Amino acid sequence: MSFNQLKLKNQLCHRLYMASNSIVRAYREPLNGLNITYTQYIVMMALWEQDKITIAELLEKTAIDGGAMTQILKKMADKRLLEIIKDEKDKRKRLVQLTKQGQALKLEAVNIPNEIGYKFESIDSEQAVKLRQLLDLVVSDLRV
Amino acid sequence: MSFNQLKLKNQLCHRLYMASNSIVRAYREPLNGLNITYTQYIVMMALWEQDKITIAELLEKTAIDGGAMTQILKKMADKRLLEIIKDEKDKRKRLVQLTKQGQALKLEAVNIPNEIGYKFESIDSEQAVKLRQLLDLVVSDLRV
DNA sequence: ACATATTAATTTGCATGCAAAGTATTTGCA
DNA sequence: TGCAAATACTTTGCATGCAAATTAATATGT
Repeated sequence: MSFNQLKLKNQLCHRLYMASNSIVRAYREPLNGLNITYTQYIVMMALWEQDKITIAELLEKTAIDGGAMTQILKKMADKRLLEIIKDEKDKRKRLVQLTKQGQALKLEAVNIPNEIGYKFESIDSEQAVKLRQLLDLVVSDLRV
Repeated sequence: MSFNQLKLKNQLCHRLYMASNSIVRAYREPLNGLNITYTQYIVMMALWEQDKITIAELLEKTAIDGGAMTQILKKMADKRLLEIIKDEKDKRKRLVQLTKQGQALKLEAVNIPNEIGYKFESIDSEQAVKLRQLLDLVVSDLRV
């Protein structure tokens, strides 16, 4: 009930806001080399893990907004990174499938996690695990 | 160097992305009552803490994008939450000052941190402190 | 003093995130 | 069988985040 909780320096949420923006900004330059944005990179990672999945599955894996996803996939298809295929069994669904070019991009991306990782000078791997766990709690607690 | 690092479930950054989006989404409803967005709420918190500061200082405190800030302040001025005043000493600068209405909004906002806090069922205050510390490391490591 | 560099903001163009409304399809049930 | 409800997406309108270009004003060095 205290006004102290309204101070920015006490706010977990503002930290999260800053940290997330910082990360996206940090990825921008490495990803420029691949000609994709951070959000598109998330889509690629999901597809490198499991290809030819429905848009709904992609939304589930990536947690990207559905409305944005439509636009993003369209752009990525324009760039010939992937193709959007109709599911003949259920015509409501669409399958997303990487092109050869999209698959090949994985080789160019393999060092990006390290490029970013090197920047975390003051976070060792144990702390990274801890942070990941705590963030998972945040996400699951806020999940409706 | 491993492809395993490209898996979404191993990615600290994707966690951060999801957590940050979750938080902003969680604030949306409580803030609807105050008729402000999360970003505008950050501006308000900064000004409740210290009023009549320059836009540059506000940018520093909030870590909001400068380009966005111009637009945001314009909207908030339209809503009569604050006023943008010219600094007579240095005509490049502008000062942001809360209106009575903007100051009064603090009373309506005082419970919002708790409303959000209650949602974190599985994070105790010790873990929250730890998370905050780790996020600060992320931000400082990524600071240019 | 004067030209140049720097600082403070604004503007612009592009990429999302989000909620809400709209469009097909498919499911479920009476 | 037939129709309402649920699904899977798409579209739309608004609010940012970010980089780059622009404008206005002040600080600096010679």
